[in-house]
Amino acid sequence: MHTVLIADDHMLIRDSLRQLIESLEGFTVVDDVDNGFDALVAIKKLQPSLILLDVAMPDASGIEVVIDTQRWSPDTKIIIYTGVTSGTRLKQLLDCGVDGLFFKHSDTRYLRDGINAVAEGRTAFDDKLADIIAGLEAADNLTAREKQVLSQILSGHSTRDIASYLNISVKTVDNHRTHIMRKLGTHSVSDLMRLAINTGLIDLDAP
Amino acid sequence: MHTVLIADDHMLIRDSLRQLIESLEGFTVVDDVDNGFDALVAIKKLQPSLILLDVAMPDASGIEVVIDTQRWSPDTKIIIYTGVTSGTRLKQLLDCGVDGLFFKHSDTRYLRDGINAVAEGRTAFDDKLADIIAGLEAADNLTAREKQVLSQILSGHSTRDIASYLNISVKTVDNHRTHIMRKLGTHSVSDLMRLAINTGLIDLDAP
DNA sequence: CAAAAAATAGGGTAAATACCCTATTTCGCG
DNA sequence: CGCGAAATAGGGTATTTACCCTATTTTTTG
Repeated sequence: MHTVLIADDHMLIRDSLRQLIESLEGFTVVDDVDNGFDALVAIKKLQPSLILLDVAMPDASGIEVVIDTQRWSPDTKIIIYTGVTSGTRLKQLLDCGVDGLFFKHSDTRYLRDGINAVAEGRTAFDDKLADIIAGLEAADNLTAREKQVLSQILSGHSTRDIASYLNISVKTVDNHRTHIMRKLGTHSVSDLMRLAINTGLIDLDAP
Repeated sequence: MHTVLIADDHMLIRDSLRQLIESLEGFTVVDDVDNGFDALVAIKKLQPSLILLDVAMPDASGIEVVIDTQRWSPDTKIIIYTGVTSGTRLKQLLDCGVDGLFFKHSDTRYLRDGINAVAEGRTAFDDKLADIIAGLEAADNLTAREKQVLSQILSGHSTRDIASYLNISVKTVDNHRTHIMRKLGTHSVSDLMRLAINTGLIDLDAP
């Protein structure tokens, strides 16, 4: 039996995904959550065989959840299910090595097939993804940790808050900040914000 | 019997809304569409008693659909169901006189109640809407100069740059910053940025 | 395994920020 | 006219950033 965790901030979607998954042979939904933080807690505790993850969620973005999942529950397969089609953001997820990615726009049949494929150890990606990635210039030399810190900065957290959240020293976060700024050619938080908005790194519809 | 048309570009949402509505007493879904153009065609032809409308759709935006609906099918009640929380857009919709507005983040129970309310001729709005509108109005309380300074801050300029640009003292700009922060209830540039994004003070569609 | 890269953490410093306060001038409006 | 709001400007301070540096421990990788 494959155990599945659903993470999406829209209740309607969570309920629908639950129905969809439990209609499949050999799958059971063990939990569903509406934010990134709860997702991480649930993943560490339940170690599900598969998570269905929205990119745009409060508290911890999809990418943070992916990275932490790979760290704390390395056998868990990850499928992204998203309405976002911003290339940069999606490419980051691919670079992190997610096992599947589907768009909410697409027919749910593709998602259904994808869930089965990923559960069997294969990868499965929406057909539209190739086109999106093809039109992208990969200006993404940030390390995973740096991306995580950047995401926190963009969420409005101070260096101290981030250090506390990640359980590392303020000085370490400060170093990450410096490296991020250098790599992205920015010199202030507002520079970072604008770059993030323009490249779609930031989720504009986050509540 | 209330006839309902569903317009949303996500198939999963369309299906879920259809289920939700048909579980209600006295409602039937007459059609569902995934873009604004098809929505208008269907509305003119079917003259449904109620439409459930996403703001962000291909071909014709939510606001266009609302205006044309009121013109060609004036008895049709309109409920917006959206993931977008950008203030200015939402305010436009309110100003157009939609009958209800709910967020995809919220519990579906509110939507269910809202559909019943609107079908009975009342209006129904998500509780969170009040906060967003409040943010907009708070921004409206800024003086002309403060708005000008805010705009510069959001464009990524430092206090010194702004002072130089406006030919005033750094200290004056600093005072304006303090007043802006106080009026908007924010405490950092990133707070300001996020508020600006959420209320639509920043044009998110700028390429 | 050895080299390279990343993550960790600390010592510094100059600048910028987020507030507190008072005080002057300017200008529209009842 | 005069009141009050707005804009101007400065004093002061605690905190935060941005960035320089070295250095150790992991992790990754050839």
